[in-house]
Amino acid sequence: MPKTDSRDKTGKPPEYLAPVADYFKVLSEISRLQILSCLREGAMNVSEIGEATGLGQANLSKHLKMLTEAEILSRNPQGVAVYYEIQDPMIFELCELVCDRLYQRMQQKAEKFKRLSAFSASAK
Amino acid sequence: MPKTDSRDKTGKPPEYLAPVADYFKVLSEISRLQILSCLREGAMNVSEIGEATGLGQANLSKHLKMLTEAEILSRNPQGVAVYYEIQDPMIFELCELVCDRLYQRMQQKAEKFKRLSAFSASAK
DNA sequence: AGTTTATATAACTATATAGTATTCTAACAA
DNA sequence: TTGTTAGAATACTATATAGTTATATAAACT
Repeated sequence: MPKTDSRDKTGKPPEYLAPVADYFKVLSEISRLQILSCLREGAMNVSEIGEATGLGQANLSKHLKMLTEAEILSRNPQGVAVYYEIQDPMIFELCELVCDRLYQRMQQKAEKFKRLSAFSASAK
Repeated sequence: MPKTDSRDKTGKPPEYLAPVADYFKVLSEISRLQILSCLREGAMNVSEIGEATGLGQANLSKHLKMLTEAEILSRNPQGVAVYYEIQDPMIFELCELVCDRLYQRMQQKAEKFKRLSAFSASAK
């Protein structure tokens, strides 16, 4: 079986899932979500992002590089400063979908707890 | 500044991004995407998933646990076998959004290449 | 030229986790 | 009971990466 094109029982080689996994991986760190969150308001340079997020300079620089290589941010040097901005707003769709779902779940659990907990006033 | 509720300049404490990051992290591994992919057709037990994906038993078991704890899969023991199935189809929405976008980008790059490459027949 | 400032890069450490080998548990069968 | 099979849990290794410190580059100003 060739390693470069192995297939599972669906006939789809799992390597083709790698770009998808990599994309999700970029969104799977708090620091990067923080960066994206503060760029919702518009372009910012590195220093500004650093102030807003509290991330260290070198660390921030690495995260910005990752986000840029994933084509989520665009990089725009202006003199000595470098401005970054959201290039693909789809990430916010993704984040909203996940956020909303997590919120739904919490609410469902709260309601279930209210209905079933022995000492609730509403458990008549 | 309290560590349990630090705030960036937006006034939003970054800890609240953790559940979102964790959710994306679950989707950021090829093996887990493989599992989800083959469960699209319906419930399967662990052995079947193992055969379909080629993942080792212990490894597979860990991934299934993660996916279940993330409430993406549901776990249903039937005798000695344990069946897993998709509990939250939202993941497929997420994957489709990402897949479609990655495809779009590839196509755009291909077109750009065609338009700009020096030796293209269509570069008249 | 030299100096300062903004960002990037390199080297390093510490932690997290994917994969594997092994052991454990529980259901069913003989 | 004993044996067998399916799945989970534990222990371990190897790799990846987040964060940090230190250094490099490059633009703007003296």
